[in-house]
Amino acid sequence: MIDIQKIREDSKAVIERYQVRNFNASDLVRRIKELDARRREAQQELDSTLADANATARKIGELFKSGKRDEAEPLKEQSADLKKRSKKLQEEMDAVTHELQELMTNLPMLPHPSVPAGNTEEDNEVIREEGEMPQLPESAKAHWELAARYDLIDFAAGTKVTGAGFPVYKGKGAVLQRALISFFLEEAGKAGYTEYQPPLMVNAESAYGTGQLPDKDGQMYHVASDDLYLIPTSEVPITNIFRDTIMEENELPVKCTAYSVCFRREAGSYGKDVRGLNRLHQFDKVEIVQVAHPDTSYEVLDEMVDYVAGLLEKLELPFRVARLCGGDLGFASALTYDMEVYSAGQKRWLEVSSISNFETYQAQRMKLRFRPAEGKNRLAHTLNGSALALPRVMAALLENNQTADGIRVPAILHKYTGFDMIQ
RNA sequence: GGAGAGGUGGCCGAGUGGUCGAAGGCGCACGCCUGGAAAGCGUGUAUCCGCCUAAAGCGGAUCAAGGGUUCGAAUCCCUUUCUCUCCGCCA
Repeated sequence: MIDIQKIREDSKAVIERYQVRNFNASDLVRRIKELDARRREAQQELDSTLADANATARKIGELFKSGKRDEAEPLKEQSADLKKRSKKLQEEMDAVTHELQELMTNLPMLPHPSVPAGNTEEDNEVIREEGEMPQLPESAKAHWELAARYDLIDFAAGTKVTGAGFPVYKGKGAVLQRALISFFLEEAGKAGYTEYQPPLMVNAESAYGTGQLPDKDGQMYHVASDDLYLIPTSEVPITNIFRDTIMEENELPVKCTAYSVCFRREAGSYGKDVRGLNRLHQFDKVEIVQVAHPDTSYEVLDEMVDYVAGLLEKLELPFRVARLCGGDLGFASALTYDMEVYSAGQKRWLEVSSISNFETYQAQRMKLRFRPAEGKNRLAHTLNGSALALPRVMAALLENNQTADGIRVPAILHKYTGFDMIQ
């Protein structure tokens, strides 16, 4: 949710900025402005009515105490009237507030000035490209073929046991997966992130706090009997740890990392994009989350991008970093960098990380604030990124390192896997 | 799942119808004291909204949440929810 103050101050600028997202906010903003004005009017009226009622009640109390009960009788009537009126005003105000709130949640985060305009992926701005592209023969295989050949992943078994999109990792495939998790967590620890193991299900308040609800309702698995949601990413439970808190300024930034299984319904996905490990309903991910001071949150964002780039370098994977254009930007994000690795068997770029600064979007919803040295409490900024999502990293590792003798395991992982070749 | 107890400020804890946003203590901050520290003394110490862009000031709301009784509710009633204890079940 954006700060309504921005709309009060300069609604034109707000509407203009939204155009980067191709989001026409003019009607919405106009109605918000109206409602906001009405709300404040209503509150003033309500407050003064309540003030009268309070004063009257106090007077009655005094009269009772001094034994002048009969004098209190007319005041009682007056008080009853005031009560009736304030009740009505309260209802009006609640209605307006509720509507205003609802409209506000329909506004996406304001994009950062550096966000390029545009509609689709095509308009994303590649700002960095690193690593050596693997030179493979024409006969190079996609990871699902390699997985079958070396018995690393049993897609059919997963389909039988659960359904499509729930792969079964096996043997060295399972070990490699575990090795990657250990590697990512250990690196995050070295970089100052505190490791967490969060719940894999969250309640509706948490899903609302990070913005999964109400916007992306259909994307999460919902356990109806207990009204809980399977997490689509550990961002949700981790960030919500800080919901409804006021931190001390010197506690910022808070750096958290967590490994978790992630569940996504991916309703509507189909086709070649979903082959193999490319898109799953259940996958593993190590996430990094930071709660940052608003004055330095973009430095934090850069730091996170550099950190993830470092991981990819260590894994010897060629990658590129793209700044998402307005049309591709998530609802809650002010600025997002996507990290993609080149997967040589499929000859395509695979997104393995998405690193975003949500500024106050989540903080506003979850009332995550801090106490500055001077002045009023301020909303913190929240950021997060994958570091990294496992399946596509796995896909790229398998594809890029295939040789006639088997699949080579990058040196950095040897101490976690205990083997250096998959044969 | 069954039985009982209870949710008050950063924490502990008092408060059973009026002047209670709430005693007292702890913690924390600042000041005094000290060679320095501890102790001691003093002062301050919740959040949100509005008047007002801000400070001061004023008004409103908040004692788990929602509703009710009453002129007036932290206090009485109802519902929901959470926590704790005992029993049952169980990784």
